[in-house]
Amino acid sequence: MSTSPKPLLQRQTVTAMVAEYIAAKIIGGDYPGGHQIRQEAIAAELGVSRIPVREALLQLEAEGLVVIRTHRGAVVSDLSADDAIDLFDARLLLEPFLVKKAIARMSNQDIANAERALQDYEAAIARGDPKELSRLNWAFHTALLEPSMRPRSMAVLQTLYSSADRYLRLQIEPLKAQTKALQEHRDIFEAYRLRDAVETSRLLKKHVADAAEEIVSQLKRGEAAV
Amino acid sequence: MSTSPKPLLQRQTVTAMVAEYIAAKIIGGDYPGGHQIRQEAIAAELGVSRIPVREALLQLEAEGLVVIRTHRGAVVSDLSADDAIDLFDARLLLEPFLVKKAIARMSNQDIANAERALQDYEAAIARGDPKELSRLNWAFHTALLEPSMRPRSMAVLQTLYSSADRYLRLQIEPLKAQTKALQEHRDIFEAYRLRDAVETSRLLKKHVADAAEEIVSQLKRGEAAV
DNA sequence: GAATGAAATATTGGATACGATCGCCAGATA
DNA sequence: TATCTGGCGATCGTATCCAATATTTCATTC
Repeated sequence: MSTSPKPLLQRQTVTAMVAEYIAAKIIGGDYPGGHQIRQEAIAAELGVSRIPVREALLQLEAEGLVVIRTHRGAVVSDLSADDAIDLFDARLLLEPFLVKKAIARMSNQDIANAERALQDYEAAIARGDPKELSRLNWAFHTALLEPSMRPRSMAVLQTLYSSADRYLRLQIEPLKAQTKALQEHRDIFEAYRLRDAVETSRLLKKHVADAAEEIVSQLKRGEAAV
Repeated sequence: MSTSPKPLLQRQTVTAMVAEYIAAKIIGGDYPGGHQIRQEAIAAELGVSRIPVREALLQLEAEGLVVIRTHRGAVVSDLSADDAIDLFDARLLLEPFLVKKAIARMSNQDIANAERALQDYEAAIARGDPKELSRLNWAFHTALLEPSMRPRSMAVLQTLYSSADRYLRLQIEPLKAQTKALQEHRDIFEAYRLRDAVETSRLLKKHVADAAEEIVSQLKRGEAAV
């Protein structure tokens, strides 16, 4: 999952491309919470028919980025502090649990994979493309959890992360937060490498909780301002 | 969610009906794990076009009941002991957590709702329709969690439950298990009514864990037999 | 002037038709 | 004989067209 085989000639389905397009718009903030997504408009914009747009929206609904109501179309789901708390609490339960399971069964190869993911993330900070940074950040997290062999839980985490990604953009941008996150990633990996399940889990939990707290307080300020 | 408003004139979309149809087939065991679902076949069977079938399959994929691979169609996801462990572990993390949150903010109305759900479940045992029983069992669980006001976590639990429903049928059928489950439900509700968060959480966890253990051991016997 | 109800418009849901891709197997080739 | 290539059939992915539903507009009534 983290290190996909990367087919040289990558042939995507139109539906997948549309889904990526819309997701990027939402995560990037171009479509704010509450924004109505008109199938026709997207279809015309991208020069495709409405069918792949509809199917893309269905996928995005599963990821929690939009809400679809019958005959009323898709609306970008709102971005509230309560919502963020909801998402992050669930993540805080699952991720530390999974990393313990992962450490219990991981091989040296898995450690190497995580290390590579960490290095990729590190290298990307210098370039500073937020989209890429978010992707590599998550790649590191999944690399840690991958050996747990829990595809269902991982899928759940994936959707939680997709929804939370919009929030993370608030927090991942400031340089100070980036260097803090990097240091935490390094600490987590160090404990991981030593197969210290308890410590890794603890650090990971704190890492996620800190980010969550930062984001929630930022959102609450925003909501109060409105 | 638990006590849906039950619209008098119930107008469903074709996609939703198809999704229900396929889900019932899967949960009921008519489509076993690994079974290929042909869009055309379903469409012909129900007298609809392939479009709603496709969209139904997309939803079922989000619920984890099927896996879709590009140009290769949908396959009913396998039913393994590992998979069940994966699903139930995630549930065991989320559900006790949510019930604590629920108790912290619930009203007397919420307690009444849970009590009604318990009574409905109780009444259904006599009739013994497994599909109805499964539905009401879950309705009771969601009634307990509803006051937590955590829609995202609830949605996750919903998908976990949908996937696990197939397994639960193994365990929910025997009469002995039913009476045990009912007693546990009563105990849970009693602690819930008294707003004893710790005890409710503990009982709920044990309730789910017992069911999980039963199912996993049954699956392992099955796998060993093959 | 506000509320109600009915046509008009916009938007989504679904059906049919066509094009793209995959898996299999016969036949060619080494 | 074993392997590779190319074609065939089956199945999925997408476009175009039609139907059903929701929303808006506007006339009508109290």
